[in-house]
Amino acid sequence: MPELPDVETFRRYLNSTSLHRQITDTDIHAPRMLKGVSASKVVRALKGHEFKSTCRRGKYLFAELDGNGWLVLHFGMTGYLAYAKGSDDPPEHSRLIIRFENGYRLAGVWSRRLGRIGLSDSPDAFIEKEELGPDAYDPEIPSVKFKEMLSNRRGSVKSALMDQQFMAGVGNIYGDEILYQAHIHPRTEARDLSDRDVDNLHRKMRHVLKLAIERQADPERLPDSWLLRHRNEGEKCPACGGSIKAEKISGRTAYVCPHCQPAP
DNA sequence: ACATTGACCTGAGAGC
DNA sequence: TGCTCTCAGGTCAATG
Repeated sequence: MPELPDVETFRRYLNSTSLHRQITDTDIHAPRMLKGVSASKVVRALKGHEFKSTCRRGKYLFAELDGNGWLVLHFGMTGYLAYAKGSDDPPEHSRLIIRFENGYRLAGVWSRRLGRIGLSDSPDAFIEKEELGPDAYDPEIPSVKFKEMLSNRRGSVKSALMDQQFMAGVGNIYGDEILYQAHIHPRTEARDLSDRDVDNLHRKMRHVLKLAIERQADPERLPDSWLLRHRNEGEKCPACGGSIKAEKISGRTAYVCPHCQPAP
């Protein structure tokens, strides 16, 4: 599930619950989710320290430890954070539990083990190593840059939007949503987009991400006019009443309104 | 350089 | 009810 708006919501959640509290202990049960570090190294980096700040790039969340680098989290398809009293049973599939001196704990919960827990010297170092593109919600991507990025690309516009090295944060759901709202078919070749399409796509991308963040990425709180409330083959398009179609595009199921998003 | 496929994981839902 | 099959919003590697 977690795409940019979800991860931004987790980041704010971490900020409002877990900053500036001493970490008394940490448990990790996450085989294969640790890449390049051991569980004991992560435990050592956390224990006795506190989170000073957070930041995010795409779908990655970074939490700064006082004088000890950064904790890096990726939520895969099912991950989330849960802060509660230490006496409460942590949710099933809690693979990371960080206990604080106030008796509370922050759990990282992943039902599937698709996700990542790691350490990095700095977000920039991590971003460079992973070659992550600019954050999709970064207002510093001017439309000129956005246009240039797309016009130099082969392949479909949807695979461009979902390519984390091209631009970080957009996944299958929000990719479909942005294209739906921009009235662009996901299979359209990126470099065939007109200037007007690209401007529109850029505007819609910002609009979708902004509102989704405001609504804490909770689908129930997003407008009924959005495609993501209607991701089912044969459902009615909220704009034109036509029938929503499912199509495989770059290996993922894309939902499209063939009337609002004419095929290229 | 791109798309496609399967693998990695587990759970939910459909269909029998 | 219980079984089996398919699919899921993420990424990665291998192949065409």
